[in-house]
Amino acid sequence: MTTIAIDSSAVPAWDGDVARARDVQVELAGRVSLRDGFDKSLRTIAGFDVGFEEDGAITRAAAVLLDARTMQPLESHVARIDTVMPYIPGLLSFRELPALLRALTLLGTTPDMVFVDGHGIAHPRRLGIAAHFGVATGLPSIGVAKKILVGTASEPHQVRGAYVPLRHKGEQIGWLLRSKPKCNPLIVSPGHRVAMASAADLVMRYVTTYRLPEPTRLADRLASRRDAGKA
DNA sequence: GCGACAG
DNA sequence: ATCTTGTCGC
Repeated sequence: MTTIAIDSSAVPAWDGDVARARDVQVELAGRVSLRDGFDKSLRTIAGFDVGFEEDGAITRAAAVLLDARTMQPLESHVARIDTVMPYIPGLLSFRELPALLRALTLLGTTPDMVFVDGHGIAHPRRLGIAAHFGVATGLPSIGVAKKILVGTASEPHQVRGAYVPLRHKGEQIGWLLRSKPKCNPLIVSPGHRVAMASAADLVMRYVTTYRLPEPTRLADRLASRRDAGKA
């Protein structure tokens, strides 16, 4: 088990107050660092994603630790908890973060960089689940989403690795990255301790022949119950 | 007021 | 996210 200090104050219990939750997001967004604050020579990275069981009553979070050099999975874990609240656009992290943090504690090694399925700062109040995850754990994080929540962008070229900025209210909040030709682009945004200029490159480093980068792709497979097994 | 809306 | 087989296109 890792001994990562999770900031409980950054993960308030859901009390049904939407307006209040949004205020909390604005405050937590103020703690996000958009400068590279990680070891240049990454040793281990991790992917996180969430799925549901029992008609949504159970939230299932998957955490996969990989060797940053070989991209080979070193550990895979699944955490199940009772679902805490329904899905509300813009408040995704309040619903899924508790399970993700539980999965994080199952890792035997603290990852140097975390990739979360969802947005980083590409969010109405700049606190998508990846950013929230970073602030709550202090770990460098990046958001890898499949669809835009807010903002507009042009179409990135069809070549693998092409990317264009995603903007919202006059500022850049992320990138549209063509990880694979003829596939819809990924929406990549910094979570915490990662610079905008580094985000797309960091994700592309772990893309092989699939649309999703290995960390998120493997976690996705574990989170959705269509998994073949372990090792 | 009318849509849009990560997973 | 989830319910679900085959099928069209590269």
